[in-house]
Amino acid sequence: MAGTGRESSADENADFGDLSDSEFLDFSELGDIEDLGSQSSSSSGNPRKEVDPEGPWKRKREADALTPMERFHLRCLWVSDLSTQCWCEQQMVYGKELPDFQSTEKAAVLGAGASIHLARELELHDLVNIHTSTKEDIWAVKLLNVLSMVPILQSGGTIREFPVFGEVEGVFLVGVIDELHYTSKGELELAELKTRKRPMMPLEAQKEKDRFQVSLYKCIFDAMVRGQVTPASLVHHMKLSPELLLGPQVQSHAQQGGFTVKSFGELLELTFLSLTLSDLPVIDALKIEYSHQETDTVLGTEMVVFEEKQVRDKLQHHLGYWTGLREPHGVDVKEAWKCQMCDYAAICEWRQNGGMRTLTQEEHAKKMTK
DNA sequence: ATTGCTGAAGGG
Repeated sequence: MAGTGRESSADENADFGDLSDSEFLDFSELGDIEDLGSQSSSSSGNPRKEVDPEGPWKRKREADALTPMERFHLRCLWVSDLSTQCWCEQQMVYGKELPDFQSTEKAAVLGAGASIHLARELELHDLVNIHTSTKEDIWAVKLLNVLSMVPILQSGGTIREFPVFGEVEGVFLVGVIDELHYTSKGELELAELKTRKRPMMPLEAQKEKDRFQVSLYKCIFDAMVRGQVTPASLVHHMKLSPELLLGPQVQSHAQQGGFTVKSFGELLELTFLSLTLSDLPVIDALKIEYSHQETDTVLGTEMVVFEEKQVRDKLQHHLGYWTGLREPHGVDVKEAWKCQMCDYAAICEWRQNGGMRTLTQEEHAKKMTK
């Protein structure tokens, strides 16, 4: 089911190249959006955005008028972006602006984590590549993954890479839950695996970011099973066309799963019914497991207490940047240590403009008035 | 379309 590979990234999956597109796997993802892939990867380090046919003035003015959601052409936000934002908002912004900037060391650690996650996913299901040619097809594959996993969950099984999506605090969020299973007490538990380069538990700042991430997953998942994520909401936010016919590979994959659908809207309605009529519980427990990449040793486990008010307040604060209510902020001076391992430290405006100094001045001023 | 455009997470 939950597919990952695009055809164009087959080299990354070379280790698993012998896996069969078996019947197990009910559905999987994705297609060959080759033009997209080559667009983003061909600009190796050299931004084409410096070309400025309109001249700098106009462009600058336009950029100022746009919210970041508009400027980055976003219809939704990713949970992973919000959790990166929790680490350092300014760094997250640089990541969006200069995506090819990151160091190879960092990429290697991320890659190691990604391949461990892929191996675990493959323990539970195979992946199948499905050709997609429209955004409706891409969403259809996601919906088919949901449709294939709901019955497993309903019968007490374990699932990995469950797609979640829905409006929270006015913005459409999209993410993928690592694992859902039931505990011995019969509680539905979300399990998030975090692999680490060094064999030690993370600092508090890292844990806080991870807690925020899994808490967001719970918000979205719960909204989905409660029927609060409606077909109309998805269609509206993602600007999809329900009447559009699904591509042949998507239709045939749906058929293999027992769903006869022709249009995107039919599949969407079916998924909504499955989510809301299967009597799935909301998530009862949130668990994060930290493990050492090289030795696969568990370093420790954190149970997260879900505090809805705090999570929603924090989300609202983060969204303030995205919706243009406020400028991006870098880290506070207390957390300047984060800059030591940041790929953007050398070009960071927050640091250059003394954003941290400004903060301490503000704090100082506060003190004086007391 | 004076526009179009998006795999999420990956770890510190």
